[in-house]
Amino acid sequence: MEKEIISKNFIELIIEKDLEEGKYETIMTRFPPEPNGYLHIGHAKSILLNYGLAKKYGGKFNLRFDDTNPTKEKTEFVDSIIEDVKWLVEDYDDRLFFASNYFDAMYEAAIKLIKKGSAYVCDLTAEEIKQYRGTLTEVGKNSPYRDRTIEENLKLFEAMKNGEFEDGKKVLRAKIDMSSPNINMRDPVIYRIARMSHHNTGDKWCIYPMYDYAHPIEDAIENITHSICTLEFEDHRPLYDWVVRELEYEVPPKQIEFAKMYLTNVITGKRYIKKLVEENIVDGWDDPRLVSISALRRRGFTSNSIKNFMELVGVSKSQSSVDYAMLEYCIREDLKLKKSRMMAVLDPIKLIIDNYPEGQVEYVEVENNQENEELGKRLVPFSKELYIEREDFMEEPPKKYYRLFPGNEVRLKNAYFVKCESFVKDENGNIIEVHCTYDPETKSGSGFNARKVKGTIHWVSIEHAIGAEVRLYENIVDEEKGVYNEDGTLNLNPNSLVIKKCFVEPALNDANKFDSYQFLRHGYFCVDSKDSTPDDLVFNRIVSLKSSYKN
RNA sequence: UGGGCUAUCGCCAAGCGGUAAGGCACAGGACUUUGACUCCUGCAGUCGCUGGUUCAAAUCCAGCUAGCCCAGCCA
Repeated sequence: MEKEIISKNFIELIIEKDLEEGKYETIMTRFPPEPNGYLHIGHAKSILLNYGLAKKYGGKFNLRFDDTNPTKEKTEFVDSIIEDVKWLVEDYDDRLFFASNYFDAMYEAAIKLIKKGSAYVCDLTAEEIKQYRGTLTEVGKNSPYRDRTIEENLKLFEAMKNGEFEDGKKVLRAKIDMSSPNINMRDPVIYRIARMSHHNTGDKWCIYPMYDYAHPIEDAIENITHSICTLEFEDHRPLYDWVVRELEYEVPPKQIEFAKMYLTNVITGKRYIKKLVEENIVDGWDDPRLVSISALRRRGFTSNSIKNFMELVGVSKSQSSVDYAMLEYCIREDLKLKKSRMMAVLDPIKLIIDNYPEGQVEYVEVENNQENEELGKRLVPFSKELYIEREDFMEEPPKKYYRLFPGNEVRLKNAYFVKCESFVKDENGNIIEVHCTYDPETKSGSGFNARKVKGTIHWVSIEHAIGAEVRLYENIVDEEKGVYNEDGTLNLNPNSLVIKKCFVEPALNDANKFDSYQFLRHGYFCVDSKDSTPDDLVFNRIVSLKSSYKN
């Protein structure tokens, strides 16, 4: 797919200006997740943005776990995050870091702040700190502990580290300005006492640094030049800059904010996804109806399609909600020329070719993808009794219907013209068999052009077909009624997953796991990487084709 | 007058004082061994609103309006 990105985004402009002015030598970016859940499509934007920037400007990209709050963090999540980042960034070169490895440096930095008189130990309770902080419209007031001596602060902070105080009894605060209109600057807490076991450092520490203090230090230690985060941190930038300045880093990292990406009609809220998982409405965090990275991967999205999607979406500072159709476009576009086009009948009825010899089998040669010869050819068995799609036959066709109906002739894809002669109904009036005759002269590739047909349909030989299961995914929420009900609950779509038995070409019996195909007129399908076994093929629909047939 | 940010087509998004790129979606047409794909064509007299500066404003200035974010010892 040719993507012509004619314009640069605002972050690229900033970086180029910084480079021109000689502010930085090598560009360093990072993706700093807290390991407290699974990554979703929104994180993918941040990963790909940061990685893409580093790559574009010859710099480096770090994956750094921002693991400063052990209560929410688990190694299960760090493992899944690493897996997802590696999948998304194919040449990710293992630059893996943990904020928790910098706890010593952060502690030393705190001592430096105390010595400069820029931080103090405060004995106020959490509730009191909140009251002293003031409100959005009223300034705060100074803590009575604000003017402790440096010596006292040093002694107290060390005692905090040594576990001499109970959890929550004391905090270390930055001494900034209690009357700042920016609440983040009203002497923010930078260290807290909390006895919790850390997945990396175990019980070594009983004091843990807060995000606003830790993050700029992490960036500075890793020589991050551009620390890219989302819009809600704009108000924190003055504090970020304060920390960097007070600690006197010679090459200060710079925080840049961009707008989070939202996708229409999908659930990205952890609270909601958790509920769906817990109530077994979906089958885990990687259920293909979700937009977690692992779900998209299992569903059959390629990392390349997600990359292209992010380039298409762009980067800006205005809150936006991207149409899901754009993601679908990207995966269609990515697979179109790369994957074989196979025949699968999802809703079968029998088609019997009355004048075709009983017991005869012909192997017809088929191009795997007519638009890409490199994909080669395969042989598909053809015989007297076939399955065709129920919707490809109509007893009484509407206008402009040019598939099969009594008296009409169509092409069986890659095989012969067949003419419908009759059909059989069961006692309930349902059509169970269609009978036709074929014209041997019309075989595909024979060059026959004495007459033309308007319609071509796909088929599969009953004797040779493989039974498989297909899962057709729709949105998990009801788009028509809106995602959320008035009471805040999700408006679930009862038909978000439809499971069907279908028949596929025998070639698909050899389907490799993770592989995907275009099923003619049904869209793109992926062999389910989780549920499929060689004896039991399960296909997930990635995206359906557009259909402009209207009746 | 708490502070910060945002506002260009249904959805993204360029534009950075010289007369509204592009993509998705949508609509029409051509082509077709699937109605897909491909290819054409159409789709903002106007840039949240109101004033001002200018020969010239989406772009500069002023005032307004709307939306989002902030009062964790979360990130």
